[in-house]
Amino acid sequence: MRARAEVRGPVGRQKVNIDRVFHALGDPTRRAIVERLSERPLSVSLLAKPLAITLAAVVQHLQILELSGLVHTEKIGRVRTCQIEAAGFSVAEKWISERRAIWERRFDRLGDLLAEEDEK
Amino acid sequence: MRARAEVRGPVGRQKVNIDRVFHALGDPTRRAIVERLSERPLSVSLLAKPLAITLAAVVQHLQILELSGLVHTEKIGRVRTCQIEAAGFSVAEKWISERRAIWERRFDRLGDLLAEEDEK
DNA sequence: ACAATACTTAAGTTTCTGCTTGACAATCAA
DNA sequence: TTGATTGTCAAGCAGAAACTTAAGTATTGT
Repeated sequence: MRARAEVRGPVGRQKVNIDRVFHALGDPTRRAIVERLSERPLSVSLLAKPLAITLAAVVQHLQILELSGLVHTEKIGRVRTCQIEAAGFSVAEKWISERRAIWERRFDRLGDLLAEEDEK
Repeated sequence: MRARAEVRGPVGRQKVNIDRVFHALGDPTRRAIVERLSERPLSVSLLAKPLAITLAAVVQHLQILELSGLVHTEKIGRVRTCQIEAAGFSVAEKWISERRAIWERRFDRLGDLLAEEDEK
């Protein structure tokens, strides 16, 4: 019988959440995984190959990445294929650009107040 | 005698580094600090006031934020004033947008291959 | 059917983090 | 000078995080 695609577990796709996204990106191994996946989708074992950790550890990282909405995976037959998902990235980008917007707006309002202070 | 501005320690401004930036942003308390600082510069104790942790803990977070290049601080007299620094943000934004560029380019190359697959 | 492949899961270990406490230093105000 | 304010530093601790090992399941190739 032809194996059918299956999305992980009873949970399905998790709602994206800032805490989870930044926590996920906080680990260098997970960022390395994301970097590879942005080049092309990969199976779990291919992902694991260049990493100096066990397959089990990679699987654990993938669970975190998936819950954070940075990666989507689906298992077909015995191989789980992983790929980048936009949602997590959007959340991170949005948070950063919002902060930037706020302090740049403030900068504009004040002009170069610090310089004036120094010259006094 | 008039107190003079002093940049923290013998280290001075640290070179910005992706690991440090994302690690710093990985903690929710530190993000909260960054959020407040993007509104306005604040002293350490003002920063600590709404947080349910000790001043000492806040100082520790600030050290991490400063080493990561997300925050700049300087002490004048007995009060250390903290403000957002652009460098750390740029590094984070750059990393994210580079990933996005890579997988969006790939998406373009492939067209809607998945859809074709499904229709087969 | 049998072996190999590709994960999955649980449990245990080690290392790292975030936080607290407590003692201390420097600055400012009265 | 004295006391209050503002921050600094070091030690220690509990819980979280990242790994490992070991055993198990499902799928596929021969």
